[in-house]
Order: sequence, then C-alpha cells, then structure tokens
Amino acid sequence: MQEKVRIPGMGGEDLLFLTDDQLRRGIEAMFFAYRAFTADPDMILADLDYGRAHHRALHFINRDPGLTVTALLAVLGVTKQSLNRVLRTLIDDGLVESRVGRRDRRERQLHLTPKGVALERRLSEAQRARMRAAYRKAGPQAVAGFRQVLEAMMDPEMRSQYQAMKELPE
Amino acid sequence: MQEKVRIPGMGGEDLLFLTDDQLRRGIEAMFFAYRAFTADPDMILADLDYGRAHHRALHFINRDPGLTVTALLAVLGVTKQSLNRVLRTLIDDGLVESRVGRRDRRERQLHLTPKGVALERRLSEAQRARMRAAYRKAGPQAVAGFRQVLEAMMDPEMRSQYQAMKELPE
DNA sequence: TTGATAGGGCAGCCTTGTTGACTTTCCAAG
DNA sequence: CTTGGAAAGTCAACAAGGCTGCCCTATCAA
Repeated sequence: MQEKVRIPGMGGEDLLFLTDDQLRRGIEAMFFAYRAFTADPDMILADLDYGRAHHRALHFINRDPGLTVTALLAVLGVTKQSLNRVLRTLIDDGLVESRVGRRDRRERQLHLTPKGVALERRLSEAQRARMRAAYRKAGPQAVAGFRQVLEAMMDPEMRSQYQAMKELPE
Repeated sequence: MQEKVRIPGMGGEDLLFLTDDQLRRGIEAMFFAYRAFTADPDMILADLDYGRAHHRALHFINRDPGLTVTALLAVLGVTKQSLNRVLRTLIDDGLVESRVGRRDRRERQLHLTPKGVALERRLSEAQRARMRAAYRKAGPQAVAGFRQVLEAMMDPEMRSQYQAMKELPE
C-alpha cells in the first residue's frame, strides 16, 4: 500500500502541507474513535452502576498496585474530592483496598481486591478486544504511527507520566 | 499480563505479536492524548462559560451549515433534551441561528452567525494548532497510520458517518 | 514543638448526560 | 380536508462526576 518509507521528524524537515481540512478530519477521527474506545466498558459499567471514573481508577490501581492517593490524583488529573467519591464507593464495594503506608503512615496505598481485579479484567478486556481488532486491521506500521502521533499530541508533562508508565517493570 | 496473542499480519509474512501490555499502552495513549486534545479549547470555553458540548455543536454546525437538529443529534450521539439545552444558550447568545426548513418547515436548519463563526474558529484553531504540531513531529507516515487505526476503531455505523463527513465538498 | 503534608469529610455548585410525558407544528396519505 | 405520524420543542426530575472552599486528623520532618 505504502511503498515509500520516509523517516519523519529527525533530520530533513519534511514538507508537510496540512490544510485545515486535513486537520479537521484528524480532529473528527479523534472524536469518533474516542467515543468508540469508551463505548464497550461504558456498557458494562452502566449495568453495575459505575461510571468511567471508576474504570479509570481501577485501571491505574491495577497497573501500579500500591500507588498512593496523591499519585493517582496526579495521573487522573482530577481533584481529591472528585476522586474520593469514586474511590469511596470502590472501597465500600470491596473492589479496592486502602492500606496504610509502611514508609509513611499518612499515605494510603491502593490495591485491587480479587473482586476488583476481576472487574478490571472484564472492563479492560472489552477495551483491549477493540484495540486488538483495530491494530490487526490497520497493521503494525499504522500502529507505530498511531502511537507516535498520540504521544506527540500530549503535553510534555503528561508525556513523561505516560513514558514512566510504559517503562514500568512487569 | 504476558500472554502473547498472535496476530496474522496483512501480508501474511510478518507475524505481529500483541501482548496485553502493548494494548494497555495503546489504551493509555488514547486516554492521555484525548485529554491533551480537548485541553486547549476547554480553557477558552471555561472563560466564556461554555462547555465541550457547546464546542461540539459549533464544530458540526460549522462544517455542515444548515444541518437539522435531528441530524446533529445523530452525529453527536446525545438526546434531544441534552442538545436542546446547549443549543438554546448558543441561539440566545447569538452564536447559532435556527431557520425554519424550506423543504420541510418543521425542521430547523442550523447556521452559525458571524459571532458563532468567530468563536468556532478560535476554538478549532487552538485544537488544530496542537494537531498540526503533532502531525509535523510524527511525520506523514505516522499520520496515515494514526488515521487508519482510529478509523478501524470506530463502529461501522460511526465510521460511515465519519466517512460521509470526510467527503463533504469544501 | 511546630509547620507542612497526606488524606478524609462535608457542603454546595455546575455541566451535561439521562427518562418520561406532553404540546405544537406540519407534511402527506387517505 | 381530515388525520396519523414525524419533527421539534418544553418541562420536570434525576445522576454522574467535575469543581471550590473549608475544616479536620494523623503523621512526618526540621
């Protein structure tokens, strides 16, 4: 399909003519794709009386067990009060466990319970299924480009948060 | 976490292995990038006491002037009541004009006023600036892949809506 | 001991989504 | 020319999940 392989960015400034119309299509692609991206977990969540905010909390606690409330706050980019409401229901429902920090007893280290792990898996598997299908359909080269553009779109500070996550030991 | 999923490549000769971890990174890239994507217009909107919903309405009315309320509803994927509240403030504030349809006088054809055009331009220019920078940084090939993956992620019905938009005459 | 930090709780506000019920306007078919 | 149904709009009520502001406790570190 694409015969020419050009290495973007690095050295020779590519002549990249971007019309407003091309950019608009990218913008709309983001809009529609993001809606699709959240649709599957949203359906599962609706049945359980949870929302996207719960999903996000479960996701980040799952991928970095023991992270503190403050750390989670920073990743999610919401206020303490906003997160607290969500976190409270997750703790009350037995999906998340809040342990007093060993190093610093003021901190609360967040972990998923087996029940929490189960829901997180169910949600993320739905999301992964769509992502997997899209990746397969678009092919490996497209996937690389996809990731490159998304990373370039982030703010430097968000990007470093994201990079830190990417590197996390298994 | 480390179970490998074998994905047959398009050509057949390249084997693409997608771990749950790779998919998770894609998911997080979408999350962080979408936040960045909406951040710039959100700041402008906050000053004007508008929200993202107003932006979305302005965007689609701008790119398809004269579309009906029902059509806008379908594109945005929200309820009539939800849209109506937003649309009402835009009309009251003189950003959007609602004209009785010629063909069918029950329909309301939506147009931006000069004031509406001005705000839409301001909002979309902020968004385009970020998109443009990301596109330049990532390069043309990455952009193609970006679009391919996003399109593959959409539901068929959403995709056809999106495709229809792409084709619209200038 | 004292100031700063982590977290929780409470009150209240806003936007933007939802359902449901209802009315008005209008086109088109009988 | 009447009438059924589609399109649009309105009202009421509700919920999720953002926000701010303020206050409290526990804890750590200087």
